[in-house]
Parts: sequence; structure tokens; C-alpha cells
Amino acid sequence: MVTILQVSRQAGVSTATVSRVINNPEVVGVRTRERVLEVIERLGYRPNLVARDLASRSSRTIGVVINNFASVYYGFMLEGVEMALRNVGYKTIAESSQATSEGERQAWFSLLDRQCDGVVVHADNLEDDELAVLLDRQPTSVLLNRYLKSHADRCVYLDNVQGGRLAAEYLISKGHHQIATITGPMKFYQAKDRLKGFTQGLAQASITLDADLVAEGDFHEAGGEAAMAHLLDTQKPFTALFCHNDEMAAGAMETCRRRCIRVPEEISILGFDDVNVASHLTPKLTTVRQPLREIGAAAGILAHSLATGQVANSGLKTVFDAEIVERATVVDVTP
Amino acid sequence: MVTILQVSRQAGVSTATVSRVINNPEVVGVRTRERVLEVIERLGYRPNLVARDLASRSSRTIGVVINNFASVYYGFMLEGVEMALRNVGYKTIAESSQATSEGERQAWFSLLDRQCDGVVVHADNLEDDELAVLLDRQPTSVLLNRYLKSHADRCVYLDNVQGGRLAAEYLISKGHHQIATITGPMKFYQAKDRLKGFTQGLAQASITLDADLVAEGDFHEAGGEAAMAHLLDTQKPFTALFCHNDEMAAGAMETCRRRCIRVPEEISILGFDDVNVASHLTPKLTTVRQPLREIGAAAGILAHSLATGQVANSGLKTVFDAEIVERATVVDVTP
DNA sequence: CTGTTAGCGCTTTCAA
DNA sequence: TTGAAAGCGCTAACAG
Repeated sequence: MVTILQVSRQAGVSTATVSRVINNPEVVGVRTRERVLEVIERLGYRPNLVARDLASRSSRTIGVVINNFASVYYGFMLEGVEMALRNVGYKTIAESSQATSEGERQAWFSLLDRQCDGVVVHADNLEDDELAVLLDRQPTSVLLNRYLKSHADRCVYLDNVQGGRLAAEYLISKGHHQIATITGPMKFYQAKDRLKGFTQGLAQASITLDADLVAEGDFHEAGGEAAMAHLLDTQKPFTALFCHNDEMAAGAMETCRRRCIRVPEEISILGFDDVNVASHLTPKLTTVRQPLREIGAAAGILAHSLATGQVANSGLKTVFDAEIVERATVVDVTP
Repeated sequence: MVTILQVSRQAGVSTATVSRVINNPEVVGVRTRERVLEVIERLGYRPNLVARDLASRSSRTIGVVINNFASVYYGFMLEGVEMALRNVGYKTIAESSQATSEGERQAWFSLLDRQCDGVVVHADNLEDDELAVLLDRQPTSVLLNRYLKSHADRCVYLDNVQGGRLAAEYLISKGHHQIATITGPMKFYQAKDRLKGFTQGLAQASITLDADLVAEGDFHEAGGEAAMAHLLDTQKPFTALFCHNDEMAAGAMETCRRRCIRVPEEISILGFDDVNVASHLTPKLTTVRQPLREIGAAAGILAHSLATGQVANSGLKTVFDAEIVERATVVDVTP
């Protein structure tokens, strides 16, 4: 391994000067700089980032905690963070939490131990109060797609209430009045908020959500299948279904297929997220889209701003709206 | 930030001892250890990994280069690496290459600069000879899902020839004789190998692959759609189609749908990979499965072995077989 | 079993 | 514009 010392000797300068041509070229004499650059090139010198980080007490890196890597939902957000950070010369490093509170805690600390300048945490499982304590202690950490009232300026997220309301409004605009819904696990605030917004949306049209038309799913396909079967079995009629994510919508469609219920002719189905399963289903799924890349990018930038002490909240967008992506599973039933 | 020095003072021992209770507890007197542990706990001390890495010249970390994060194909492999490494107390850190040779190079070096003990590289775009040079220089780097004859023991990959052959054999076993195929871009060795194996498989049954029944795709859905349209337009009859990945199979199915060609009644379709789009298509896609997690895990372990100087190649599995996952798009046409 | 003593490779005052 | 010197926080011989 070639070190800065060897470069400095070869170039006949001090290590400080070599360091300068790397990090602050303009401050170094042009002739010296040329010479050093030449040696660097010739020796194939590459700075040891670990040493640099230690000495400079900065890693120019933002850490990201996500549930797992094998889901495009997190992949999109991660890509968003990475792209945004690349533009400002920062690196991204991600760690997965296996979707457990312990995993979230560990990944978060692990990133901090690596001296990340900031960390973007997608924490579905940690409790509000623990999150609050951690955020207080880590002034450069931000929450991804989770909202904590006590630290609103540290949260970048989709407005799930708006998303839920939008779902209701859209379905109503297509003439539906009897609408069922399959929610995510109600312990997640996403599910709570989407249901809340959905209920609001229905209320605007003077529709009261019938408790029999609400089924709790698990955010996975199997749960969607089961929940749909349950809804159908209660015999309450409905012409449209809103699912809290696309996976469950896929499950619901599967149940319909098995029971020979035609989608969308007999039942319209609306998903949420717009991850790529949506466009592969038959018929293609109409869904409520989350701008995952944008959300990730905003979170990355926020963490970066906090880390570099820039004007915090300088008009940075932190709450995002969902939007409808019309495909083929919702049909207009206006008489 | 609380450092090892503060802990040592509080505990009335040297920093070396604190270091020992963290990294080599058994070598420290039980009473001292208790005391130090108590102080660590009380002060909330967390070792600075950057400092440890620098001092120990080891990061206990393996880097991974992948194309991008927004695709489960890479996500699965990454998860495999991570899981395997976790078991041996190593960390994983991933960087994306944007699927360009320059990106692959940069990500690779960047990981090395961070002093990763080894790196697992998914490099589709770098040329064989450059790869060979790099592998020679980096004795702890391994290739993921790519085969380089000159460095066979540094490659962990799916046997694409076997996969292609398996596809042919399977289709033939279902009574198909007129078989078309949509390949990946032929500049990728995966496509070459799958086609080669496929041809071999057909040859075993004395079938010669008709050039008109081969179309080159792009590994994406759009390319699959176009390639299928092309195949259909040549008017050569075929009863089955083998696609080099599931995305293109989805595209081909879309083209069939548009042209009112029933799958699998009129044309059977076989995919490759078994990423989750496969199970969401209608009908569900029969496909050739790659054990992505296992491949990732093996690559991680290989890099780890090389990094820790363990018995290289101690019976470590480095080439994996594909297998058929039967779902609903291939039908038996035996008379 | 524990402390002392050198660093790891780089950055960063402070002077010159 | 450049160099000398003092670390960053931790580990790793080497003694004892």
C-alpha cells in the first residue's frame, strides 16, 4: 500500500503539501502541485479514507437504515438518497434492520460508530419515545417515511393522510359508494394515517365507512388474499376496494380470480405505493403512487444539511403528496 | 464523544486494557473486566470503528458492488452476502455502479479506499482483461455472477450454460419442438452462455435452433415486447418461447395479450431468474430459478476466506445450478 | 494479567 | 506557499 508519506518523499515535499493538493489544490503552488500530482499518478496512490476520516473527524458519508435490500420499496428510497448525496460529494452507506426494533437500533448505532456524518433512518418498529430520545442525542439523524410530531423538522415522509383521502376521493369520483378497504397492520402509523385520510375522504361525500368493509392485512400478498376472502365472506356488497399497498392488492386480485370475480368489472381495486408489481398484474393495477426516490433524496439532503451545519430547513421539502396512477383496475360506475 | 481514554481513566486502567475487554475479554482479569464493563456502560462508550480500523489495519468489512439498489435481483444477492457475513462477524457495505464500466471501477476502488478487507464485485461491463488485472492486484476481491476462466477460483456464479440447457430440456420434455428464444444483449456473457446451453439442449434432441427463432432483447420488459413482436412477425411457427429473464418474459406475454394469443394454450413461455415479477404475472410464470441468495452468500464467504487467509477453496461451492420452477405458463403438448 | 510505548495514515494548526 | 509537529482514537507488541 502506497501512503502519503511515500508520495511526499518522492515529490520532495511534506505530507501536509500532498494532503493539500488532494483536498485543497488551489492553495498550493502550481508547480508543486503538478509535481505532486505526477507522483500520485505514477505511484498509483489512493488516499486511505479511514485515516482521512479519523484525522478530519468527518467521513463525508451519510448512513441509511432500511428494513431490507430485497424489496424495491427500500431500493427506490435508497437510490434517491444516493443520487442526491452524490451531487454534493457525499457517500451513502446502507445497513438493513430486518424490520425489528432491535435491528433498527443496532443498524443506526453501527452507522454512527462508523462515524457517518448523518443518518437517515427508516424505523417502522421503534417506539415514538425512544425515537425522540435518539433524535435528540443525534442531531444529524433524520427519520425516513415516519412522522414524529415532536421532531417534525427531522422527518421526511409521505403524507399518508393525504394519500388515504386521495384514494377515497378518486374512487368516489368514479362513482363508487360502497367501498371496502384492506389496511396494513394497524400498529403502523402508515396504516393508521391512510385509514384516517380514507375515512375523511369518504366523509366528505357523506359516506360512513362500514366496519364490516375494513379488513386488516399484513402488507404482504398472503395477507391481502386472506383479507379479501374475509371481506367477501361477510356478504356486504361493495364495488371498490382500496388496499394499503400493492402487494395486498395483488393478493386481493388473486382471491378474486379464484372466486371468478372479474376485476374491474365487478370490483374495482386501488393499490398504494406503485412499486413494480403494480404494472405486472393483470389487469395492471391502478394505484396511489409514493414518490419514493424524491422522498429518499430529500431525506439525504436534510441529513447532509444538518451534518454540514447549513441553514437547516432552508425551504427544504419534507412532506410529500401521493398521486393517482391510473391503470386498469378501477372502472367508472357512474350511472 | 466519549473515548477509550476517558473510560480507562474512570476505570483506573490503561487504554490497552479497555481495548482488551472489548476485543479479547477472556484475557483480562474478571474483576478488572467487570469494572471496565461497568464504566463503559455508565459512560455509554462506543468504540470508534474508524480508529479501530486504522489501528488494526482491518475493517472486518466486505464491500459489494452491484448495478443498482432498485432491483430485487441485486437485492437478493446483497442479502445473501450480508446474511452469510453476519454469521462470521463481518459487516457488509454496498455501493452501486449504475451499470457502467466506469461506475464499476469507481465503486470497486472506493470500497478498497475504505479499507474493506475484501470486495464482491458484480461487474457486467468491465472487460475480461481489465478484470484479470484488477483481480491479480486485489487478492481478496471476487467476482459475482461472472466467470473469468483465468480466475475461476475467484468467481461465484450461476452456471448459465447449464441453465440454458435445462430450459431446452424442460421444454422438450413437455413435447415442444418448435422453440423460439429471446436472449439478453449478446455482449453479456450470461446471454452467450444461456444461448449456448440452450442450443446444446436442443441438439441433444436433434433439434437445430432456427436463426429466425432467436431474437435479441435488452433484459427489460420493453425489449421483450419488441422481440416477441418481431418473432411473431417472421411467421415461423413455434409452440414455446424461452426468455433470458423474467422481465422480458413479462414483455413477451404483454405482446401476446395484445395480439390475443393465449399463453400457454397457444404458446408456452419460460422465463429466467425467478425474481418476484414471475409470480405476479397472469398466468404465473414458469421459470428457471437462480439461487441468488445462495450465490451471494457463497461470494461473501469466499471473499471473507481470502481476506482472513483461511484455507482457500476449502470445498467452497462456487458454481451453482439453476432449477425449474413450474408455474402456469408452460403446458405439455405431447400428443 | 496489565501497562508502556509506538504507531496506523492522514489532517491541521502554527510558524516561517 | 510550505513544513514541522501534534494529534485523531484505537491496537499491538513487548515487558514485567
